[in-house]
Amino acid sequence: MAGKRATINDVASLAGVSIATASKALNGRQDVRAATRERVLAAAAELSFQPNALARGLLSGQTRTVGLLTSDSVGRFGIPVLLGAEDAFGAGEMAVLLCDARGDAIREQHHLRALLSRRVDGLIVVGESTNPRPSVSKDLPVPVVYAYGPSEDPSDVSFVPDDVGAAAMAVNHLLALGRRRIAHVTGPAHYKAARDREEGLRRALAEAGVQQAGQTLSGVWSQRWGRHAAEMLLMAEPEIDAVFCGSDQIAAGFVEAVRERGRRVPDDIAVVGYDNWEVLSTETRPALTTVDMNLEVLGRTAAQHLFAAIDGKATPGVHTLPCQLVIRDSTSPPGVS
Amino acid sequence: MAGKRATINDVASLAGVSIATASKALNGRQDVRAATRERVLAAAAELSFQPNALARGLLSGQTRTVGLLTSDSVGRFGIPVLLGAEDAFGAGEMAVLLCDARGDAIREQHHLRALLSRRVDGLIVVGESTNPRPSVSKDLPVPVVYAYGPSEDPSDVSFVPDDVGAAAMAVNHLLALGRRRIAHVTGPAHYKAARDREEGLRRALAEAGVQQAGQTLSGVWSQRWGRHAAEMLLMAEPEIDAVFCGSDQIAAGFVEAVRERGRRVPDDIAVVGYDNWEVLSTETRPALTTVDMNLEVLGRTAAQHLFAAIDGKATPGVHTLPCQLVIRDSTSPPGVS
DNA sequence: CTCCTGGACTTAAAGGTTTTCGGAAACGTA
DNA sequence: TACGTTTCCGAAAACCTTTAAGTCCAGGAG
Repeated sequence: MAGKRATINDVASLAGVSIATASKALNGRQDVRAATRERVLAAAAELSFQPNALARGLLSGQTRTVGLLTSDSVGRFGIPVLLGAEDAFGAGEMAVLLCDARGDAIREQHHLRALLSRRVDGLIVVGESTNPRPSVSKDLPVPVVYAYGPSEDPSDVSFVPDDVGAAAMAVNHLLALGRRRIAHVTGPAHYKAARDREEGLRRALAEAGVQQAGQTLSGVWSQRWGRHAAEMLLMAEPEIDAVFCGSDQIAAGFVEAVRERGRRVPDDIAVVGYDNWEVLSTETRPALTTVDMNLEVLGRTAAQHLFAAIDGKATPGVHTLPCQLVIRDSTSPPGVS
Repeated sequence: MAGKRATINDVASLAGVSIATASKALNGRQDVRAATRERVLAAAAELSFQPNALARGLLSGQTRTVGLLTSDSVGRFGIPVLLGAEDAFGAGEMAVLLCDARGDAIREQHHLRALLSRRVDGLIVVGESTNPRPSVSKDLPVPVVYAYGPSEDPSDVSFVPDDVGAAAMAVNHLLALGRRRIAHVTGPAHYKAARDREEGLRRALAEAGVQQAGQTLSGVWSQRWGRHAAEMLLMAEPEIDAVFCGSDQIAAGFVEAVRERGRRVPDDIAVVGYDNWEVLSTETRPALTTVDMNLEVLGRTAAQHLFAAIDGKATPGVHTLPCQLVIRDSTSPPGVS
């Protein structure tokens, strides 16, 4: 820990100029002779001067800092969004103030005040699920962008993955492989994600004129449930040739149970997961075809739109971003692999 | 987005007092009559006044903000540490500026400058592995605490999990169950974590006068390697009755392969994992006994010690924090479960 | 010679808050 | 009345930087 930090005053004294000249020299402005600029720069380097962002922010009204308010950082989904956002900011000169409300509205309000008091230029709110969440933006002096979990208020700016479209894409992939007895195993119905993905399935099947094999099985987002569902399904609908699972956890459990029963994936039953959670999707046997929600892209996009909003060009509404089908061995056509 | 923000000046005018009095009233200082304080507080509430932290910080030299510098947020380990730290700070009035260097020294230097320029009160550096990393603290004007990945410089303050002790604890648990043919499957030897855990195993075995079953098998941190190692081990050392795995990923693969070969866990072979990564450890069959490194506690502890360092009471050295053995069914004694 | 132009630099204000110190009023005592 | 004490409040400085406005001087044009 070194001593007191150098101010522009020290730099100016050392260079033998006024602080105004020092400031201009350091900021690359005109009106300063080359030789003088040299002297100032040398002085700054010698003192390892770093401009005080507080003073600068106080004057300019811009802190080049944004707040990242998350409801549940532990969740699988907040992190990639956060990273994408941090990535977009890091490219410039922005910094990110991170706050985790732990799903508590009081704590969220508290953090909000703290962020506002620190004069952040903008705010990203990232949800723990795609369920719409109460707006936080009423009468806020800074722009807000919602990522993953959209705001209930449609005049806010929200970015969400296109779960419906992605599910349809996944099911179309199964249909293209010639599968016609397609079942669906997913998580709790109070998750909008579960409902949206089922909706996508329904649309794709309807468009192809194919009946869903059995009822949608709603459980929880776990391997255990995936295994259990597989056992039920193999009993109740033994003729199924494909399953679309609402998450990779479910899919991982599903393929495990199928394998154990002596049925083959993908030859007998093709399986598609969701999330592309690599610790699961690439480590099952066979590796899972799955939907990647491109969450880092989503986070980055949200950050970029926050920039735009800070510059006054907001884009209200709920924007859905495309997902991507990652094809692996759990849906290989017969003969391949 | 509302209009201009209220300053203490506006509050003072509205309350009919000077800004000095307003400041005193708002900060709960003496020297202000109860009635006057009421007026000021009412005015502040009406204008929804929030003190400008920049101005305050400029004056006091304290920003009540710390920097969190991580090398690899995506990693399994940085996140809980980060959460623990955020937790410790959130309890007070601290805020966290998050920076991810993506393992790039240049970028780290860049972020460091940005944080210093923003006048953070302190810094937490969290590593992506327990391998010691270059110190960042030379001649920094603020205190630094390292979490998970310690600094190479022993005069810095570092907090790391007690891998050696935890491994010994895990192996002692196996020994207490009567197991005597204990094998070890772990990750790449260039990870200090792998070497430390093996060291713990060795100590526990030596103390009990028991020989390790076969050589330590070093591979990668994946289920695939765990399965592969299990197959090798069941061939080469068919009489083993326990395995200590260097990670839950390896252990998950291991129990899967063992189960598939028709051997029973824990009756024939007891298995202990490492990390308590719940998506794996609680979802295998049987659920894994595993080491929990208490990373959130570690993060919280690091944050608390950073506070102490900010207050001038630093505690140099590498501090190892105890881990915890979470006992589940993969090591149940015969007859139980 | 005077006036103007432009370059190079300095002065001073502004931004919002806290804090120190001094001032004023009210009251009691001599 | 003169003086001291207490209580409450206000003026102003300080934190550090940027920038608008001003100063000074040299040199060129009229």
